[in-house]
Amino acid sequence: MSKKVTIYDIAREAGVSTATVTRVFRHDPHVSEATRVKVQQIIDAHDYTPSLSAQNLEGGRTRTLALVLPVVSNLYFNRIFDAAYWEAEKNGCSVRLFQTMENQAISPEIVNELIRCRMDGVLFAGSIWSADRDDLNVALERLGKYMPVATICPDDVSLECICIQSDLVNCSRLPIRHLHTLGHRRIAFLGGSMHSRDTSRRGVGFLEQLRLMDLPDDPAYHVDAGYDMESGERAVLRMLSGLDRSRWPSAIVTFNDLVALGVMKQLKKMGLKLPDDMAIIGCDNQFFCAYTDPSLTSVDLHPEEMARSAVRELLLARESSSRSFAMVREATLVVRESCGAQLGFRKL
Amino acid sequence: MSKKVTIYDIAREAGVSTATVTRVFRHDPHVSEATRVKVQQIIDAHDYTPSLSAQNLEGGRTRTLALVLPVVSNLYFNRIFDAAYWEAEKNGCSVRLFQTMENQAISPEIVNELIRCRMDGVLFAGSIWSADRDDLNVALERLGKYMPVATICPDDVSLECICIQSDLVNCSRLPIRHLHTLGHRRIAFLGGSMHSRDTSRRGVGFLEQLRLMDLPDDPAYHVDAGYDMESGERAVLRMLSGLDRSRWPSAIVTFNDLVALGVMKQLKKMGLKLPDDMAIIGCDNQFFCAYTDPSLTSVDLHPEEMARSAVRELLLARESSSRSFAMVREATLVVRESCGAQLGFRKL
DNA sequence: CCAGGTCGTGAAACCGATAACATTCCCTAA
DNA sequence: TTAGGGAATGTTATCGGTTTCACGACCTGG
Repeated sequence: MSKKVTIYDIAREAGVSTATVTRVFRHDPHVSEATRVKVQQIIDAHDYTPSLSAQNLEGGRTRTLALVLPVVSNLYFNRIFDAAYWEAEKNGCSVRLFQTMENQAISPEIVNELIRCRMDGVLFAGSIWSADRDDLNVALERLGKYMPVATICPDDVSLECICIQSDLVNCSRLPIRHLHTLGHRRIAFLGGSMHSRDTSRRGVGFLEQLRLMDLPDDPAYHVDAGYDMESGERAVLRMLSGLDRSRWPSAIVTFNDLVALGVMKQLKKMGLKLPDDMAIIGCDNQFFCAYTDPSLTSVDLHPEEMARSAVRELLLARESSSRSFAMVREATLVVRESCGAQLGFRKL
Repeated sequence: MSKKVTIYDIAREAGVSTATVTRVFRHDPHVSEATRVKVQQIIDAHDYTPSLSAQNLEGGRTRTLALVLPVVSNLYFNRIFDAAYWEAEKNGCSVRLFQTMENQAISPEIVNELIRCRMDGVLFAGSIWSADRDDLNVALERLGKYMPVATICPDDVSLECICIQSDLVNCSRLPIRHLHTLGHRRIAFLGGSMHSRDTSRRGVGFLEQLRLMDLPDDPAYHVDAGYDMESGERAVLRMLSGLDRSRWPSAIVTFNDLVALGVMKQLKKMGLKLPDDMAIIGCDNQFFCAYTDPSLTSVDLHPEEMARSAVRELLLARESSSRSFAMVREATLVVRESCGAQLGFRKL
């Protein structure tokens, strides 16, 4: 690597002070044309660019937001990251990603790291779903002393931060109502892990909806099914093989589209015709939903919009000192073939 | 935000010099136990963490690698990012992502930004596929003056950097050979855009393989099909409707699994049974391949391994001054239902 | 008894920028 | 003629650390 050229080198060679070099860079009008040209030439000749580290140190900010989530390779978080990235970019900021893996609690190590990096703000997505509420609030409060904090989370209980909530009410209500309209009465929920606040809230919301519509809330219709395809396959097999065929549900709602993918594979393996023998509704409206066979009806929580809102609020919070804030982006249902909507009403 | 506490605050309060505080932090043995304890107490009491910006400035390095790619939400790049992230993490480094979108050339702006950030190394994946070779080498050479450069790219022509090559030879050979073994003779390729070096090389490689095996290399069997599902749908429709049914291929190889998804949807819409009426082989071995109907045979280029190798070599290159390096990770074929392997040999 | 070494610690330079403040120069109006 | 003002530029403190080097205290061996 070649010796790095600094602002001092430029200043010396141009016969001016470093202040003037900075002015040229900043397009400060208080520089004579002659000086500007001369300095610019030296800058160009040396391919000089001011060091970001030095600027950060001097400026006391990094123009970088942290995004903490379990894994980016998960499609849902993927979309959050992408949206946050561009929203930050639009505002001259960058996003630094922290992956916590299966560890869904917010560890002291990661808090330390965030502080060390002097981020301009931090957005938590998913990585706090299973954290103990008290631990979580302690961690958020500590972080809050150093930077604005935002979360994309399922909680309706307000945390001490910018809180962008998933619309879990409609996430349960929309598919059930739609299936009900289509004539379904026995509806099952295959979802997540009961260790996660998100999932358990979804499970609770699901049961509430069933009762609200006077539908059977058989506990056998509510199975712990993880988050991925393999889990979906196993869960649906477990559920159905434990039930007399007469008690089988006529429709299944899943925690997400990956689980739905597994469920569909397993059902086909069992010789069922979809959606005639079983209706399916997933969640997240992933890119592949239009390309499954049958195409998959799915709830869209609009993670991109939540991420963009969170980033905007974080950037705003750098200036103002408003600490707390909450909003919900309403979920929507995207109807495709897997729920049997095309088949019209029917009695089961 | 609370006033930031610096090393000076700690030093003053502990009645020592900043040098000693640093020593305590670094677990330098040349500190008396009494001093160590006293300083550590003050550090803990104030929740002090040294500023990364200051450390970076002083140290002259950032312990951060740049990863430049078109979009992370693309599943292929997604996996590259994830693998690079953990490999860097394992070595005490972080990865900063730069997305170039559709702009596959390497712009001077991004080069400037990389230099400004004083990255410890940069890995290009995909974002350079369509760049003009000369422009590319100029940019890489300029960057090379500041940091080690690596690429994950389809080129067999050695670039002036660490060059991790995709195994495009086998990427063409494996599916064709497999299909040939199964009895297929008329094999089509739906792939990418001819503006990309990667795609055009794959197209060329495909034709070469066909000729090598004495199979018809009808130009009608080679269609520009973009990179996503919609493109796949349209491309296969365009290809088949332009051909008399007697000249239809019996198998289709696609640029990637997304295109394959679109192709399968379109073929089903046309009433074909898969894989009986048409065999399909995709590329990338994405997570959903086992869950399509029929499940999708696919080539795996092992992007994760390539990313990990690239990161390792970049980190190594920080120390040594070895500039150029090349390696290939051999591609493999993952056989599932869509190619009809289960159906045994047949004559078409 | 003293040269020489080790240990713990502090002073100060340095990393590469920015920005507040100071200075110089020149022009204009009283 | 000169005070005053503005434009162009320089001086210097500062951001928050790390590191080199020097120094004093204490110990040890000749």
